[in-house]
Amino acid sequence: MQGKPTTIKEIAQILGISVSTVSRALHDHPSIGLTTRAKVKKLAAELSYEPNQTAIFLQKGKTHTIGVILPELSEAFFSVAISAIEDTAYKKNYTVLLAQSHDDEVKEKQLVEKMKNHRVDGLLVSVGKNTSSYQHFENLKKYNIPVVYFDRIPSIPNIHYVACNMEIGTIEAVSYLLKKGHRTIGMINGPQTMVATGERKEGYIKAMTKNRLKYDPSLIVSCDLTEQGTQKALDELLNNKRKPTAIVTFNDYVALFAIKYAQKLNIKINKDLEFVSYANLPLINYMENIPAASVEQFPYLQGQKATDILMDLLHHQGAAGNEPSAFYKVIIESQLVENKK
Amino acid sequence: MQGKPTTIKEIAQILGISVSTVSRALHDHPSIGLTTRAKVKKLAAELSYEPNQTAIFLQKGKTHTIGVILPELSEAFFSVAISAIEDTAYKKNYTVLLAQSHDDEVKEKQLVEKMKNHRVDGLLVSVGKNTSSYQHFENLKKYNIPVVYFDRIPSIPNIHYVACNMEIGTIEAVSYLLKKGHRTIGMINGPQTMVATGERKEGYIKAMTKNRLKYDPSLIVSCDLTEQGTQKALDELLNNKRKPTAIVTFNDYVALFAIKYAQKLNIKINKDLEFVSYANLPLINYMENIPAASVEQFPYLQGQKATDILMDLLHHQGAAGNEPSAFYKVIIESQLVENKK
DNA sequence: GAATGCTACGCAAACGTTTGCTTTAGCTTA
DNA sequence: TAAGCTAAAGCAAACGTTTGCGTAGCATTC
Repeated sequence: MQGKPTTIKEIAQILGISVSTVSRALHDHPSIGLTTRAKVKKLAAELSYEPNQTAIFLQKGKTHTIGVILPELSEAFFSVAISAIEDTAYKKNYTVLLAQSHDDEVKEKQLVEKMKNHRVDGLLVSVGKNTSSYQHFENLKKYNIPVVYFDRIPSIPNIHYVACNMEIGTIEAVSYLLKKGHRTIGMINGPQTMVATGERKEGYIKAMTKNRLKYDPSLIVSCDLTEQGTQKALDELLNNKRKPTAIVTFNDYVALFAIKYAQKLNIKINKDLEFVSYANLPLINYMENIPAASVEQFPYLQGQKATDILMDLLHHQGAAGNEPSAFYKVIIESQLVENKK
Repeated sequence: MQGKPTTIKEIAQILGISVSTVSRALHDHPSIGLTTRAKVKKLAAELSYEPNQTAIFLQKGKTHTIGVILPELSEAFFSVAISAIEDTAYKKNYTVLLAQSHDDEVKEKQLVEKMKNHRVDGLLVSVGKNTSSYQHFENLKKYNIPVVYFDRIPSIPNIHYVACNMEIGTIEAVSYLLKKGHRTIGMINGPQTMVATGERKEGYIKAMTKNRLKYDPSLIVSCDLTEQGTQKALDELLNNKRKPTAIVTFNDYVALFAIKYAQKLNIKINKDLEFVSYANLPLINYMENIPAASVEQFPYLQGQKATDILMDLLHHQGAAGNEPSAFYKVIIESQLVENKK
């Protein structure tokens, strides 16, 4: 009962039949008689036989495993996403091989190699923020390993991805503030390099023009997302000749830094100065002074969709070797949610 | 260049030598001539040969993969722990197979099966809070799959584990409050069923007696860790005939619920009522009113140590089949850290 | 009564490696 | 010159499955 697991071979030997019969019996193959089938199953159960997946993997050339590479496991957004990925993969009987790049391009490349060696059936990727070349991912096409990008997606053609469009959410956010009577709305935006920064800016401008208001560039300041950077950005906005009565911040972290700092300046949150933010982190639930609303980016949904797409790719790529002519490009519209306290 | 990956066989055929020679050449086996070795390596590089791990797994009976089962990936504590596990495993060239139980004992059992079928070399587990039987884990011993438990460990003998001892941290926490002049210290503890609840209580009592103070049982109330439960618990403490001036809460979440509620009651945090808590979540950094100090439980360290132990077990279990006579029982002492704002 | 069909099963190759043992050739040594 | 040695390489089994094909045995058909 201890030591090595039972094999199909042993069952065959004990029963005096061939391995192929045992294999087929266990899979309910029609060409196996009912009595033999029963005998095999009975013995298999007694010996608590478990198929050796590694052998099956080798035989089938499929591992029923998907690789996931993302920047930072301990970040709230990604930990929720990976949770979704695992849940979804589990339902489809896939297993998740996990790795984090720590936003290091070199490590990211090594991880791709490793995933390839492990013969994962497919890959889910959120690229590191410093990654400049995507060749290491593109190489996987040669091996018929489909890649689905999510959230942090590369700006190259012919890829599958699911991402969140910040523009709509931003329009909603700004409109929300306008509806509440604000006329001077500031924005603490992210670094110019990020795609998401541009989307937020566009949304801001569109919301203003849609409401026939003039767009004042001095009301959008960028920030490096650190606590100091946020304070500097807030100072800049508060000293603007048109002092904003509401501020849209790049994400919840920035919002909380700003709120903390504003309180120190004796500003009444959501009275003197109202905040709207992105992400809608769970920590919001535990806090007193929080943004009035957040633009939700649906990490769980993103992870789920990305996994679904990968599954679909895996099951319908029948004819191998040929690049798909169509690509999944799923955009999840961000959405403003009011934060109830 | 596209389609199927290169195999050792193809290399052998092209070079007109045998597969075994190729295999050995690639591994720098001494009995292969320098010229052949060079030729093989050259061609392997040209064809960008990558060993098929699944074949190696089958052959060696080892997968160089460790399974990780934990309750909830999206919880801060576990996401940090898994991050540590991945980092540590990566350094030792192991890969991480990830799964979450959602605190569901049935799913936990299925996951163990799955891990076994995947032939993981070892398993890292933080058990679900509803798990009552540990047989599914113990069964793995038969298959020589070592299990290392961390953080949420079962109370059974003969297991390897790393956990955090709350008692010392609690003594520190209470002592810290005593030193600050508090004499009536309340505690919002967890459910009676949890081991951690007991440890906290013990620590509390020891700290009091050490300081020659009487232990008043009415100052410790238990709570189900929800927001409502926390409010009820706080009410109870505030209505106690000896009204506490400081409170130790079961974890940061409970602390934040309590703080939020206390503020609503117009209590000045850390003035009228001081808080000390456990966990030291990162979200603390973003907040205004936070516990004065927290008992750190070192999730990263726990994950790291657990992985190290598993690695050690994997490399030194030479003689198979025999249960180890010694068990790793690593206790990380929790430690009070003051929260600087 | 021979051809046909079907049922139930076995044989053996294949998946890509690793590795113990054997073989070959060339060389040294007595 | 024959025996012995060594270096270099090949053979084949093994890891545990799956699966195409072959083949018994038996019943059916005309």
